[in-house]
Amino acid sequence: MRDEAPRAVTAICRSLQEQIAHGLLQPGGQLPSERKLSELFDTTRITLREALGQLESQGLIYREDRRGWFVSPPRIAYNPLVRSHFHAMVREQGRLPATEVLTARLVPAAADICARLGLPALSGVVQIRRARRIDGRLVLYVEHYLNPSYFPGILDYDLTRSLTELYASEYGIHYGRVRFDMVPTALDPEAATTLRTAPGSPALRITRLNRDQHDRLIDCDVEYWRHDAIHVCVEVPE
Amino acid sequence: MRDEAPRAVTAICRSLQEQIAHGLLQPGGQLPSERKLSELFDTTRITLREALGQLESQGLIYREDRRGWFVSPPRIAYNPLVRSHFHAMVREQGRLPATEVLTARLVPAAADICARLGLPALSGVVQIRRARRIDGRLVLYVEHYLNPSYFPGILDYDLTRSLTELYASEYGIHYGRVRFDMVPTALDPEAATTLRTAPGSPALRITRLNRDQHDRLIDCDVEYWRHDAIHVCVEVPE
DNA sequence: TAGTGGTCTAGACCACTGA
DNA sequence: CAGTGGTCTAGACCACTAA
Repeated sequence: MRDEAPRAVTAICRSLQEQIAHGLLQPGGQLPSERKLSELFDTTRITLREALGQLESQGLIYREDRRGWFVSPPRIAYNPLVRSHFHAMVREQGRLPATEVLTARLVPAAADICARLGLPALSGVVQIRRARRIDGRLVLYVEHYLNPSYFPGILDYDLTRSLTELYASEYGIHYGRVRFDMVPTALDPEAATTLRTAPGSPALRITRLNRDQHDRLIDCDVEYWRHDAIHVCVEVPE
Repeated sequence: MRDEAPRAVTAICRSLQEQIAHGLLQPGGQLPSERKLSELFDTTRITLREALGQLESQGLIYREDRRGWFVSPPRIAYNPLVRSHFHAMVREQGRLPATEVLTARLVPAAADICARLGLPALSGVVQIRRARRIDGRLVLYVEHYLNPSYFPGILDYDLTRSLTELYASEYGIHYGRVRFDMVPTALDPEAATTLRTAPGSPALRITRLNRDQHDRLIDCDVEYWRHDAIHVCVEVPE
């Protein structure tokens, strides 16, 4: 086995893990530059980056494109069985949520969106693309697709708000059955650019298919979460 | 932006993705050696490995330690709300499950296990370590921790079976409430060795805390899944 | 503008796998 | 035993960030 192999990469990981665990590097804090670290550990940048990559996989640190490496803040608990929305969920856990709208418009529906929402071919759908932050950190890229017949004029509202609340207050529509699908994968190029992170960074893709109180398919969305930003909790009753 | 950057890594990824999508590389099939591929794409092994790493993050390919790179088979659907167990779940999806027991013994409980199972300090717990396969591929490393007072003599049974079934048939114990916690992270060194994969490979860690029909905490377990082996489905009723 | 991370080159040695 | 992946060295240039 390689149990006792004192690999350079392993040693660097352990050293940094220890520093973080003991609070010498604060959550959100920035690590020294790669060149400084590789000098410190007496190795090359390639080797050092291998170690950083492993810590990133573990969710201990994350990178911002061309800005450097930072210590990951604690994860947010995400409970699909609890009817909540981003802002409420984040605030309940003592963190600060923020949303920005990237684009919002009527677009021709892609084939897979038609299929999922049960729309005829060549339909139009309302697409809303948003980015969301926790404590200022970009953690989530979402694309929402709404069946336009249920939401006339929705593009005129303030879409930084919770859609859940907007549906309820302006359209009298409430969520009914919801189907979640969660896949550990990498960030989509679009999502990577938006979240200002490296292409191919690990991510959790959550797709939701939402029905209303009359069991009509009203919208679906695709969420790309930074993989170190959440953990998914499910309480199964019985 | 770097949108139009014709990066070598991106080009390699796209090329391999296309080959896989068109079925020229079959699920489970092995890729050519890294040296052959780097020659083919006229680049260095370092660059090629960067591309392979991204495809691994996406869950398109996986590696077996020192054996090479393979195309990932389709993911298994994992539904925490459905009371099932590994063998049934896998078989229902037309795949072939297998289990091997690594170790099974009474051990002093670690502090976090005591806390989770509500055991007094310095208790003994039954620890069962298992590895599980789908269609021959190692995909899951699990550690089970059982409150020994509910399961006298359990170490004498065939532990390659489903514990769920064993609990029911031999002890009259059925699962009641269950709490799941799912975290995208990297494989534990132990898990990486067992699954014969590189340390720091991406993984989904699922921890379960199980109660019985009388709401007593009976066991908990820690599962490390290869991140490309499953997707988690949750149907929320209402 | 200085320094950073992103990307890439061109090698090397080792332990291990599989024929 | 040949070939493989795992690991590491010692550089380089570029685009971008932050001052």
